[in-house]
Amino acid sequence: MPPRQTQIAGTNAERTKAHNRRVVLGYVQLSDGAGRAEIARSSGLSTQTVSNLIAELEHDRLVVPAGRRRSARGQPPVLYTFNPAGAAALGFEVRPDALLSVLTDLAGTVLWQAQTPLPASDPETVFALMADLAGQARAQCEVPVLGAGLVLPGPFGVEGLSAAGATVLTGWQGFDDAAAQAAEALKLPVIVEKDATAAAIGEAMLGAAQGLDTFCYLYFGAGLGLGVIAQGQPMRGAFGNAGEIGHVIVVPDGLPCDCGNTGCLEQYTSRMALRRHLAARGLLSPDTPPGGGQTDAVAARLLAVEDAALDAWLNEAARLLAPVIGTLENLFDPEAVVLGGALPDRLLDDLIARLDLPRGSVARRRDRARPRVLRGASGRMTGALGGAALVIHDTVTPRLDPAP
Amino acid sequence: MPPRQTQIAGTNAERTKAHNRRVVLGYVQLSDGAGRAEIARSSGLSTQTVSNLIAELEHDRLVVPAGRRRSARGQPPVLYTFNPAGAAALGFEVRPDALLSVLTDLAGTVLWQAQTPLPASDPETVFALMADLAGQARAQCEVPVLGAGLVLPGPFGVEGLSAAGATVLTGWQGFDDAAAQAAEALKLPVIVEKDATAAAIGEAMLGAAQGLDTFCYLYFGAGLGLGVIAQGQPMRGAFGNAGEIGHVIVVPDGLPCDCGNTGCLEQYTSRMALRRHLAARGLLSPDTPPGGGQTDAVAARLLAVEDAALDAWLNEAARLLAPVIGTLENLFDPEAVVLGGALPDRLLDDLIARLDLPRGSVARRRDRARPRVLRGASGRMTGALGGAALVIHDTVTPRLDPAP
DNA sequence: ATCTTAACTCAAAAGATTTGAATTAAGTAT
DNA sequence: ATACTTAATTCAAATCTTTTGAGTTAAGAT
Repeated sequence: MPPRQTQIAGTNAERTKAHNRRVVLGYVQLSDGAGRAEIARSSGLSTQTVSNLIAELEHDRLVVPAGRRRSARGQPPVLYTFNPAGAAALGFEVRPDALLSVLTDLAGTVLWQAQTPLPASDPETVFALMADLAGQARAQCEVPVLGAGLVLPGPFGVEGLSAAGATVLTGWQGFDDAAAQAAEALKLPVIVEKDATAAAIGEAMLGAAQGLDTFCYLYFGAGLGLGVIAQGQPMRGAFGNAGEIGHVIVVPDGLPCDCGNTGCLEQYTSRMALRRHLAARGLLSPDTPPGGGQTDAVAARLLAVEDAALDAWLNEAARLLAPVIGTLENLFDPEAVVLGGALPDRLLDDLIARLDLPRGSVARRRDRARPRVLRGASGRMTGALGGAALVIHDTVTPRLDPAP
Repeated sequence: MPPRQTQIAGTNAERTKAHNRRVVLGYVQLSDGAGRAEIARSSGLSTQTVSNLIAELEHDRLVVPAGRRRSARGQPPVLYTFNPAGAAALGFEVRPDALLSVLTDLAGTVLWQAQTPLPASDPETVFALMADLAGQARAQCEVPVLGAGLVLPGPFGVEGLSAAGATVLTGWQGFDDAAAQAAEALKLPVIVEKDATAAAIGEAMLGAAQGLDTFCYLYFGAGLGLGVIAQGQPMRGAFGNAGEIGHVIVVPDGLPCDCGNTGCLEQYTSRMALRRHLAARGLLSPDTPPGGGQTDAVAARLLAVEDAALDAWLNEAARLLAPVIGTLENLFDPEAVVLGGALPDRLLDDLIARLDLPRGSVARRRDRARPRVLRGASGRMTGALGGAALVIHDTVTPRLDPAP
C-alpha cells in the first residue's frame, strides 16, 4: 500500500553521474564552443568532474574538440562543441490511417524518413511495422541510435471525447503501456508523448522556440492541440491529457462538436475547420481526404490570390484565437506562444499578422525581448520529428527520474 | 556568456543524500507508519541506506518509531511515523495594508499567529517587521524552525496590470530578490511564492488536495487567482506570473477592468465583485473596507435567508465560472479543481453546487474516483498558512534544485 | 524442534565528486 | 629576453554516500 501514486525514487552515484552528464552535454549543446572550466563554473561541478565527463562524451563522439579560444590571459581553454553526427534518434507518429517515421541526427537533420499507410491501427500491427521500419532505418546509419520517440494523438481514457473524435486509436491503453511494448518491439528505449507536446519539444530543441524555457505551442493538426513546456519540462497533466485546447468553448451556442459541447475552438480554428469552410463555398471537393495536404495546397493558392472566402476564414479564426492566446499567456506566463503544425507557413504567418492580442496580459512586460507570438516549423512530418526530438531532449536535458 | 537563462546545476553526493532524505521523509509523511524495508522497496534505495537515513531523521525528531506491525511471516518491521511536532515553519503573507503571520508545526497546526497593520508596504519596513515577528514566534516554540514562506500578491513586472490593480506592492523587485533579502533579515531559509500557489501547496500538504499530484486551485482573494500544482511541483511560469486567471475574458464587451480589457472573470466572480453587487443593492455599505471580513459576514447572513440578490449573484458567478473550470480541466488535465480562499465555506459550497460543468472535458473519465470540483480550506489566514506549507513541502518533497 | 521468510545491522567495497598541488600555456610588464 | 600573472588542465589522494554480502533477530509454518 504505497502512499503515492507517482513513486518518487531515491538516487545514487550512477544516477548522479547520468544527471551530471546531461548537464554537461546540455550546456555544450546550447553553447557554441565551451571550455571545461566554463562548464564547471556554470554547473557548480568541479573542473575535474567536468573533465571526466567531457572525456567520456568525447569517447562517445557526442562532443568534439573545436580548437582553443584566444584572448584574455591564462591558458586558452580547449573548446568543445556538440557533435550532431555522433548519434541518431528515431521518431514515429501514429495516426489512424498512417505511420510517419523519421531518423534524424542530433541536430534534427533528417537522415531517413517514411510514410506508411496503416491497414489497421491496433498496437500489434503498428509495433510490428515499427520494428520493421526501425530495422530499415538503422541499416542506413552507422552511428548508434539513442532511442525512439513515439507520438500518439490524445486524449486517452476520456468518456465522450475519445469515443467521438475522428483521430482516435483503439486498443491503446496509455503512455506507460505503449512505451513498454514499443521498447520491447524495437529493442530501444522509447518515450511516448502526444503530438502537440512532441512538436513543442521539437520546436524547443531545433526550431523557433530554441532557448525558451517556458512556452506554449499551438499545434495545427486535424484539430488543434496545445503543448506546454514549463521550466524546460513538458507538462503532461494527471493522465497525459493536458493541452486539449481544441475543446475550449469560444462561441456560446456555436457549432456542434464531436465532444458534445457547442462552439469549440477546434470547429473554427483548425485545418478541419478550414477544409469545411472552403468545401462549403465550393472551393474544395467535400471528399478531400482529411489527412492529405490538398487542403494546404488549395489554401496556399487562395492565399496568393487574396481570395475573399479564405480572407473571411482567417479573420474569424484570428478573432477567436486572439483571446485564447491571451488566456494562455495569463495562465501559463510563457516567454512566447508558438504556432506551428500542419498548415502552410504563409497561412500561419498571415493568421499571426491578423491577431489582435489583448492588452491586459501578463505578457506585456517592459523587459520583453521577443514577439508574443512566433511561427514554428510546419509540415507533415512535424509530429514525427518531435518524436525524434524527444529522444534528443532526453539525452541532453537533466531531470529527476521517476522510479522504473 | 552562459547559454541558458535557467542555470541547471550538477549534483553531487551531498545533494544525493539531501534528495534521498526527502524521499524517505516524504514517504513516511504520506504513509501512516512504514517500515524500513517497505521504504527501500518503494524508493529503490537499499535497506541499509534507508536505515541510515531513518536513524538521522529519528535523531532530528522528524520521524518517531510507532511499534511493530504484526501479521505475515518474518520479523515484523519497526514502523516509523512522521512527527509533526518535531519542527516548525513560519508563513508570512504580505498585503498592501497588512502583514499576516503564522507559525505552524509540520502538520499545519497553528502554534502562533499575528495580523499586523502595515504603515507602509516597502520592502525595508516589511522585512524589519517580519524579523521582529519571527523573533516573537521563535520565542514561543522549542523546536527548530525550518524556514519561512513569504507570500506576495502578483503579478510582477507587467505593464498595465501591475499599475492598476488594488492589491499591488511597490518597490518589490521579484521573487529571487525578495527571497534573498528576507533570508538575510530572518536568518532563515526563505521561499517566496504568490498567494494562490502558496495556498494550493497548503491545500496539497494539509487540506482538501492531500494526495493529489496534479490539480488546479482557484483562490478567492480580493480578486481571483489560480495556483497550479503539476506533478507535485508548483507551476510558476517564465516570470512567476502563471495563474492570472482573473483576467480571462468571459463576457465580450462586459464590465471594464483595471487591466484595460472588459469582461474579465474577476469582475464577476470574486469577493470584490460580490461586494460591489451587494453594495449596489443597498445590502452593504459602499465604504466597507476591501480587506475585511465584513463582506463575508453579510454574505453568510444573506445566504442563510436565501436572499434573492445573493442568489442572482451566485447564479451569475457559477454560470461564468463553469466553462472556465472546463477550460482548466482541458488545459491542465488535473485530478481535481479546488476552490478556496477568503470566502465563507458555505458560500463556496453553494457556488460549487450551482456549477453546471461542461460535458466535453478530459475530466470525464471512467476511472474517476473523486468529484471534479472540491472545496478547500478557507479563511483569512489561508495565504499565510500556505507560506508555512511551502516550507514543509520543501523539506518533504524531493526535487531537482536549480543552481544557488 | 526445525525450517522458512522477512527485517534489520555491521563492516568492507565500490562509485562518484571534491580537494589541493603541480603542470601547461598564453599574455603582460619589466 | 626574462619574470610575473592569469587561467585551464591534469594527477593523486581524500571524502561522501550508497551498495554489497554476511550475519543476527524475530515470528509464523511445518
